Amino acid sequence: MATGRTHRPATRSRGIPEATVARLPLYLRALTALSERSVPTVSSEELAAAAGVNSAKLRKDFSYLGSYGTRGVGYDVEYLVYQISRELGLTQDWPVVIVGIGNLGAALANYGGFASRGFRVAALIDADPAMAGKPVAGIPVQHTDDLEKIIQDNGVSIGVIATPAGAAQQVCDRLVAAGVTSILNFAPTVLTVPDGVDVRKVDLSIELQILAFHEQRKAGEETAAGDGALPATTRDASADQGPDGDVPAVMPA
Amino acid sequence: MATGRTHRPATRSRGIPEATVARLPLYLRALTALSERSVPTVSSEELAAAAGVNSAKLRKDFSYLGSYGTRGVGYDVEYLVYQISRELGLTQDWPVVIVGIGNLGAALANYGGFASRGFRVAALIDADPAMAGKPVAGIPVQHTDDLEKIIQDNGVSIGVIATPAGAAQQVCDRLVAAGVTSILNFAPTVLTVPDGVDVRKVDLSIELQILAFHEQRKAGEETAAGDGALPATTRDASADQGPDGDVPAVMPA
DNA sequence: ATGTGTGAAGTACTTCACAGCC
DNA sequence: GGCTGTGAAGTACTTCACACAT
Repeated sequence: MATGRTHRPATRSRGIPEATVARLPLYLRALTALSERSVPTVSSEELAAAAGVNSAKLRKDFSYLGSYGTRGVGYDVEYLVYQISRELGLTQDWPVVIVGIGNLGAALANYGGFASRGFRVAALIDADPAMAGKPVAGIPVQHTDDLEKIIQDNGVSIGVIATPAGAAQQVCDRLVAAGVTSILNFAPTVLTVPDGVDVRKVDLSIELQILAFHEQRKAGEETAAGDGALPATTRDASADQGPDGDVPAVMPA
Repeated sequence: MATGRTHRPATRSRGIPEATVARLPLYLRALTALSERSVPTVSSEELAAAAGVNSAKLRKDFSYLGSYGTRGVGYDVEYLVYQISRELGLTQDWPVVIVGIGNLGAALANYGGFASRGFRVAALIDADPAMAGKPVAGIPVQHTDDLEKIIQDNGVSIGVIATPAGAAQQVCDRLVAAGVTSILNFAPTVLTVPDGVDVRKVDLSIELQILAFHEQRKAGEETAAGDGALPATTRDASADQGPDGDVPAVMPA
């Protein structure tokens, strides 16, 4: 049960729903595309279509940020880009370390979407001494031994774990001890972290299993409906999902 | 607006909440670990801790599957593994194709979690002729030209898109036309698909932006609370998030 | 006329709390 | 006595529908 808690009622009015936060990056991407095409304004209907949500949801989402639109007209693209970026904290620079430079770590290091959104890959870290010094995506890989120093020297608060499952908790503990307070975990393990540390998890095998569930269901329903008649479902893996309440406080041995 | 729809009320009793489905793989992983340690039974409390959720939620989740526990005792590990696997459709074999064999595609091809859960990488496909024939994770890469044939010959219904954003929609269209009905999309784009096709999206940059949002908020609250006092949040990226209702029906040019 | 902003209604998910079975 | 299974209560998110600003 730990400390009493109600998922942060917050100062009120600063209380942007988690589900909305999860969609802001989506809007931002759609807006950036419009901005690059020099589109000056956009309606909730158009932007919603581009982002893959419905317009009522989008308007409600934006209403949590403030009244940034103009009735009868729509939203100013540049202005919205700025407001959302600011709300997400992307107007500042976030140094990130990636731990575990296998195929996945390398893919992440090379991923362009990082740099373009206020994130900077400050360091790549791997446990394999043979990797040390090798450049990946133009950044030399450093050894795990120096993890703490790297975190502190670069003022890193966000860490990405792309190690094998067995190493993840240990890496996580060291990151947290060194001052990291947000972790993006690609290893298929449940990470245990102290209060105040945020963990987001991306698990490839889980995503596939969810697809398999729906796929199986489709096959079982192939009875009725001659032409394509099933409702489409377009979920994305980015969402709230578990305000949780109690962080696992157990050592899973 | 498309067809009327209420997010599939279904036959009733076959109506497992999406949020529950998203957690089943998590339980399955925890159970598999217990099974490997030959633990015969487990209580909702223990299993919930291992999976990182609270026990009431876990019990409610399991109640949608049926009454597979024993009051006063707990759950039989092997039996639960089987029931969840069956519910997720993992007792059958799912051939999967991965399109786009860059760093990420290679990482996915090498990812052990696939094979171990009923998924089989049936083929790797890339648009680069220079890649053709090269083995990645022991599987020779094939050229995009043969995509349709590969899908059909292998009876593939699940496709993974790991191409650059610009190619994703086109690849998606071809996959769907060839018979794929579930897509896991790693490209940072909103995919437009016909009704009946499931899309799940994994977007690294979105995950980081959500972390940045919370990170920023933490920094702003560093005023009160001397010792670690902030509520922990342990979300995972796998979740329901958007029953959506309306699939983007627009061509974003 | 057009399209935002938002109370109010509706839906989905979570947590509580306890009856019931082992 | 212990732990599951579940109605009932609580919370979070979505969608509707329309007043109101331009």
